[in-house]
Amino acid sequence: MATSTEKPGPGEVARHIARVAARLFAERGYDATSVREIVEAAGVAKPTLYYHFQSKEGLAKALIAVPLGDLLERLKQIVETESDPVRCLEGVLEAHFAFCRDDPDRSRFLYALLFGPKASGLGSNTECCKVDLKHWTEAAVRRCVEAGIIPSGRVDACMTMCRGMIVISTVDFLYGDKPLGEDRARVLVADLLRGFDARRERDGRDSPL
Amino acid sequence: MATSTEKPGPGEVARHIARVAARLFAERGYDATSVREIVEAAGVAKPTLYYHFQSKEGLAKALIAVPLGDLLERLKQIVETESDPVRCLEGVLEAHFAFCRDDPDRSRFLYALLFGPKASGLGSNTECCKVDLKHWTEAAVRRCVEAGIIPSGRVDACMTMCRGMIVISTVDFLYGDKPLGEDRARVLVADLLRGFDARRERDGRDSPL
DNA sequence: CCAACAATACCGACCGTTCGGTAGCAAACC
DNA sequence: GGTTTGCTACCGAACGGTCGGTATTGTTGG
Repeated sequence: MATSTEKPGPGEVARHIARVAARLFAERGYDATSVREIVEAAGVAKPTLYYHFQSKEGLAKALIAVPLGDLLERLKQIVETESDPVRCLEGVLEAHFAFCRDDPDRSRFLYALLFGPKASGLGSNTECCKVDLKHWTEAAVRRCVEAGIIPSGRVDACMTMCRGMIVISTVDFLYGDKPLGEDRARVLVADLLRGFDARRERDGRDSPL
Repeated sequence: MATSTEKPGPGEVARHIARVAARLFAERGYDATSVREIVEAAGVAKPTLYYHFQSKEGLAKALIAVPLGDLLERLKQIVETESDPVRCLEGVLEAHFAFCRDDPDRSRFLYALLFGPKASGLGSNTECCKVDLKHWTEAAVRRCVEAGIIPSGRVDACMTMCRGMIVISTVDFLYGDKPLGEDRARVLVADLLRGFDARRERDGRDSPL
């Protein structure tokens, strides 16, 4: 393997192939990236890729299935264990942001799938995950409704805002070189709750937050 | 041409090919859609497509360049002629929504490009448009800042919210069968300015809006 | 006469995948 | 202790197919 001078440990070749594939899928897209390009960039032969992943599609699925499952588990844990509703909503946003910081190339690849065509080979795989991701965001918003922080008639509007904050913050981080600091979630939720009307603020009547 | 019983007028074959291509690009993605599939679905011969569009890439660019140019012109017009700052921001959102209502397939294709890989064949074409789209949104937000409606220190946060509202509303319309009524922009801007903190509202001190 | 189409065939390049194989190593057997 | 066997992890070469695109020849309505 051209890029390592030591004998790799068990599974390291597979992980190396996966990392290179994530980067190329993020840069060019799944369909526009050939197996030839992946194996050349990884410094292995084609049969090696097929030995580990069975197919090109199997490789792509391996890249996203496990991490997405982990994210969903994390979101479920936050919604079900955080007792303060506002912190719960902050935690959901932060879990998304941590997912992106953890592996930006994987996140670029995943975002392209989430916003791309549904009939493509990989499109249907992300559909159920998208529903689940939305579900946990809504669960966090409903925690705030139950606590009387957000009016019950404004769940859909609040959902739109929250999902929008997640998407734009991550896209600006992935493609726009904007930072995604660990206080970002807290600041955004505070902004959301308090609104942007400066005329109200001049009355000196801010939110109790 | 298999799909029309009348002889088409001048340019109609080109428009027909373009519509069919937009639908297939929206459904499957640009790279996963072959020229053979496009001409078969359109009921024309391959040389006909090349007669009108020079290349597959030329066809794809034709699908988005003119409409995007029109959208940018429309946004510029709104920001430069609407005198009320809040209506200006509403107008910017509504222009995006009208663009989506006008041709959902083209919008699905465009959104996949905007959120997809930058190094792909079409990725670089949307980069400068994305910058321009963002510019006009920011211009509308700054109109509100100049009018004292939004605090000057919160432009970035407000931008994130506005872009998020645009993206989620259009994605829900394109893929989620949510409505995108003509009052949607007004309602979202009102929601944004007023915030979501119900505890504040119980004090009976809403925004003057 | 020519723009705007068509059918048919074909091109070089590349696609995802499989074939038939080798190298290194550990365990079992004599 | 040496040989044989079996396994894992890789390989070069090639398969059967599709890709985007072009060439040739033809038709037809304005």
